[in-house]
Amino acid sequence: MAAHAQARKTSRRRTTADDNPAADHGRTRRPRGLRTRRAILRKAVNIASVEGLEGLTIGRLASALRISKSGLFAHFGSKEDLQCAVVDEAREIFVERVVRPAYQFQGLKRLRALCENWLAYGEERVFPGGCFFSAASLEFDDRPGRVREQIVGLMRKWLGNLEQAARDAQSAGEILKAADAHQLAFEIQALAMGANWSSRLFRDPTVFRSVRGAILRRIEQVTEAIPTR
Amino acid sequence: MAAHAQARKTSRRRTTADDNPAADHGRTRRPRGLRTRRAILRKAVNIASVEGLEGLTIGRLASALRISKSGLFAHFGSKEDLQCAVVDEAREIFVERVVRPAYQFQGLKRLRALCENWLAYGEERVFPGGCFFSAASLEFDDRPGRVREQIVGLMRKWLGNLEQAARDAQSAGEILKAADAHQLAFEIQALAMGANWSSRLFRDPTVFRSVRGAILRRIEQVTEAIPTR
DNA sequence: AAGTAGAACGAACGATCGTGCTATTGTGGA
DNA sequence: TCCACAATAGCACGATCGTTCGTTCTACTT
Repeated sequence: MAAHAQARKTSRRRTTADDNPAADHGRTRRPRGLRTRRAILRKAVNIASVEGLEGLTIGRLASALRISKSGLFAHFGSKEDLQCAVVDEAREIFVERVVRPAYQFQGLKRLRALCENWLAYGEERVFPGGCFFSAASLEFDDRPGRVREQIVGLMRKWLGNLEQAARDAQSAGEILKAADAHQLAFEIQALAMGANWSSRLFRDPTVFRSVRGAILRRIEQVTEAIPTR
Repeated sequence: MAAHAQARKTSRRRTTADDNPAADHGRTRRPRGLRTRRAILRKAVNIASVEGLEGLTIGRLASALRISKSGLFAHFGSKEDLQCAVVDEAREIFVERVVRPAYQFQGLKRLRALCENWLAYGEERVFPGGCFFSAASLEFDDRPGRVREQIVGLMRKWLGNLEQAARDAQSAGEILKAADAHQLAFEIQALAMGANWSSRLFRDPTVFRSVRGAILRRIEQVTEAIPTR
């Protein structure tokens, strides 16, 4: 019961390039073990997308990488730190795959690209266990802590991206002014998560086709009667 | 590695009233420990809706009920059996709360009642951790086994209920014949799960209001232009 | 009142969990 | 070339996991 507090005692490591500025004068001079860290996180993300963030175990992860448990553990101060790092690694992959490519477009085109990229991201199994964040959201929605807060932040930001793209499209006159951008963003997200859910649970990848149609129709509702083609 | 086969060896119990017919001549003459079993499952469903079906632990469950671990364990042959029983208990609650009350109506009214009851079920926190099946679906979509199959079956049946109600409404002329009942059912389910997701992750119960509107609008799309009011 | 079957218990098992120490290895800068 | 230190390994810890076993308690039948 007691004796559970104070755990972040020996969080050594991570004193490499941040508090010692001007040490990294080259370009990709990453201090050796950062490569290992990335390799760990790469594998960890894949495992976690299948087994869940809590089901991801340090022992299993270490043996999957043929690395000692303690050697792996030293890269992170605690399991919670590891989970946070895993979430952030997943975020990076997601941004690179879904968000960034859409930002070469503006307004309605950007909104459509965000949707299209998300569907491709789901369909192509970027994470072997399906959408990492859908799973993590539902796993951690009742678990207070830093991991939960991080996921909440990411999801807010993602929904904000969708909503802002819709608003920009409104400003550009591509979407009806009367439309509710917040609501539109939510419904798109719900349909996308539904696609992920159905494809994973029923092992039916064809659902992405019909959800693509559903999302496009939903967008059409707020663009129709606007002559801007 | 080896020595993992044969586990269902001592599955004693469950030889109470089934293979010995005519033993239960009274009415509620439930053989003593069935009451305990129900009490266990009741608590287990609540814990599992928060911690997940895998996070539900026999030890924690036992101590939450002030019961010995082994005494509890004897009611089920294995953890997998327990999980299956928990899923079925949740199904019973769900059916009683959402499905059954809607079946006093027909066609479009039934469809609307299914949606309305689901939203109330989510909003009123029938399970303290939110929709049990949303969480269980995403937790087990990558875990082969009996639990997964059971969840898949339940979800198919639920979607089938929605779809059939829509079809009946079509036969009754309440919904456009051209509408895709299967697609409609899916989109309703996606929106509902989205409501659950958002309400749990963002701790925002007001989302049920807007999702209610979204579902009603979606249904209106396939009913409008039909004079049957 | 004795007999009996089922329900619950206590203790223990091997495994694995997250975490902490200490020692060994490897490597980049002098 | 050697040194300092980062990176990794080894080992052990207390706790808890699912599971098993033998015993005790309870309640019903005869």
